[in-house]
Amino acid sequence: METQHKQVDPIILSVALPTPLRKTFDYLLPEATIYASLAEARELLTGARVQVSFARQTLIGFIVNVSHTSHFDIKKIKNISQLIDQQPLIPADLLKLCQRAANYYCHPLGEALSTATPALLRQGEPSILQPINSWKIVADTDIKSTLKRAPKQLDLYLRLQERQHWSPELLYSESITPTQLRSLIGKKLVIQQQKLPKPQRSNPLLAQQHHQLTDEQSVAVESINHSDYCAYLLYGITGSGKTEVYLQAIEETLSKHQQVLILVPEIGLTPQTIQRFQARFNRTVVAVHSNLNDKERCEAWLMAAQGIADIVIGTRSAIFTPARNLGLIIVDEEHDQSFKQQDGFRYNARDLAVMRAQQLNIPLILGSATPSMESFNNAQQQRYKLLPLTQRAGSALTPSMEVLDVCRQPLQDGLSPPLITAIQREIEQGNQVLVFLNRRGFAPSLLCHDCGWIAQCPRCDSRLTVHQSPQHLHCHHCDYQRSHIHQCPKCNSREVKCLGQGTERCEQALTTLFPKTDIIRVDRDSTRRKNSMKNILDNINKGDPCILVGTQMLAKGHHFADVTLVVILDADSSLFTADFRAPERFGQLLLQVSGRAGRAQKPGRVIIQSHLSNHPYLQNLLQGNYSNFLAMLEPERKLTQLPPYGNLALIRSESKRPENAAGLLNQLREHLNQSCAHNPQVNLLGPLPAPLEKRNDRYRFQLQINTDNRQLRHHIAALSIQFLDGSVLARRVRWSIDIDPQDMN
DNA sequence: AGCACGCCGACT
DNA sequence: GTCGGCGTGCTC
Repeated sequence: METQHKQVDPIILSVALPTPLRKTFDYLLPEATIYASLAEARELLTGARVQVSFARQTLIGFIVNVSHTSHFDIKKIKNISQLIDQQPLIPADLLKLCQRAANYYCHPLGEALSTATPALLRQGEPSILQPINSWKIVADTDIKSTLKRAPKQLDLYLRLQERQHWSPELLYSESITPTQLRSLIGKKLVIQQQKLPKPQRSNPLLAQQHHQLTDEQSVAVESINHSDYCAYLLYGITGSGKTEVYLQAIEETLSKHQQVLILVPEIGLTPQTIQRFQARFNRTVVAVHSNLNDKERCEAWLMAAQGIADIVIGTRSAIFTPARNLGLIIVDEEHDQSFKQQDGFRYNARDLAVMRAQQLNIPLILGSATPSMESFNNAQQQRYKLLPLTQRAGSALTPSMEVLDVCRQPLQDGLSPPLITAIQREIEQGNQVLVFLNRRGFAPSLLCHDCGWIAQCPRCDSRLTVHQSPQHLHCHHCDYQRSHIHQCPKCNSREVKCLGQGTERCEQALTTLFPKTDIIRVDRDSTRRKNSMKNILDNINKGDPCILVGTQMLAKGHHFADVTLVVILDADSSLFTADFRAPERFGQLLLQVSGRAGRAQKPGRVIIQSHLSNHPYLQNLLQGNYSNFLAMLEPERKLTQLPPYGNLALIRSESKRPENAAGLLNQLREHLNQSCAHNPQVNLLGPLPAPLEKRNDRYRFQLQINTDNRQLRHHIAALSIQFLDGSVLARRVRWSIDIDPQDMN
């Protein structure tokens, strides 16, 4: 039936735009007649992109609602300038997740949708998968003579020969760049083809066989219910084989023709990780990592959206990857801080994973050897199902841990004599040693020995870190850099000394002590160049005796089969941080680092250097029972009503003028005092200066909201935003609200 | 946020 | 005389 003779009601689109304004904007759709009904229009338009004029700019936004009415004056509503998609780009379930997330984190929906979408799509690129390249090897029986003048090319050819066809992902996982193939393509030894990505459903055969499961692993695998929502906390000590449990759960999901989404910490997404999943399943694995360019990122997103990718593995932002038929979400190392975005849209991907799994009614696995107190508590409260793995799989032995009391010991660049002896012994036996020191640079401060002057950052309330190669002073908070200072600017003395230890200094000291041994430093500075991390890891995995010196980077996710001794140099510094989560983090880090030792046949040993060898936290951790450690932290959290026993929100402000930053929060505090006066459930703390009051020439303050009730916190957060949005002072102050803050700085 | 408008100070 | 500092208003 034709409907065009009827007077059609105008179609009004609510559009979420990338602006900090916390509302949607209504526009008219001129070609309303092409839709048979409002329901059909809604179906085809919700989640589609539109281009609109907005104030004096042209923006691209997402349609989030379709109706015949508007709260806005209908005469003032503009037409959209262009409808970009003929069908939703953001599928309904993902849109709903973004809406719930925007609401929970009190963030404008338009900006939330922007973080959920690859840059190219945000800019209006058509949502079409471009044909992708693949490479086919041309057989040459006499390749050795064909390429006898080109050993590198021959080498590459022989590597490529192992598989006949190569996809971009496969090349990436083998660290081959398409550019490297150019010469082989020129010689017609490799043919580059273009084809549309196509699902590889045909062959579910596993390339690799299952491992023999331990009893605990079997119990875990069998407990996972694949037909309904449930959050599982897979609590497995390092080496207990969490990955094997993931793999078997994934296999089950794939066999039902459903997709799997795997979130890993920022640092954990290496070619090896990707390869592991590719080797096990003959399926399309798509990785979303920070080295992707805009085009690759867009491609991965679309492949997942169209159901071409069976497995999506990515970091934080991958939680927003669309999927046609998602059947399982896995969050590996769920305690890791990198799942929380620290600026802009401050979401926690782990918590959104729970939300998404709930919404889709699918299982979710949160895995960690050292779960966060939040997740552990959720398991205790039966909100999550606990799947413990307490035994190391295979023959690997649990490392022994000991504290080395360094009080009154003569320290050589932070190393005590017994420690040096211990390192020496391991090296002599042909083993590898890992020295963990969570400070990069040469020394954390520069001090005048004559007058006590200390090199400060001119922009921050912090000290400058001394770096040796190249020699300069560097602020790790604002990136300020300057040349080294050899003469005290206050008293002109030349007795300027480096104070404290960083990884560079430790590396130098060890080089002097063990001149014949390879010392390999692993920190942000030594791995800055592309591929240098991979080179370092390859070098370590050769298994030759060496000493690794490094920061956090070494603690996470890597397997060093030949490391038999792990040394923690500066245990004390992390014990005294203001953040209430510092002890929890310390415990997690300590156990994660120790988990690097003795993973293969060789037994591992962990030595913790400390001036506080009797500290109860340390003593507790020595027993190697993380649950006991968490139990020890519980009472204080309960008493202070901090997470997981309370709900936090943090309102931050910063300005070049301290009185503005503090003033705004003072006004807010007063406002809140009035509107939720004397509510004993609400605890307001502050405004207080932030732990680093001045940073990058801005003065920072914060107001902490703590309640025993989530709804109440949301209510107060909403009140605060309402106040701040209407405040004139707020125009001159940068402010932000952080729901469930992870880092209180 | 972006962008434009409007109003005062020190420069070619 | 103008260039440009930033205060203020607006966005369907």
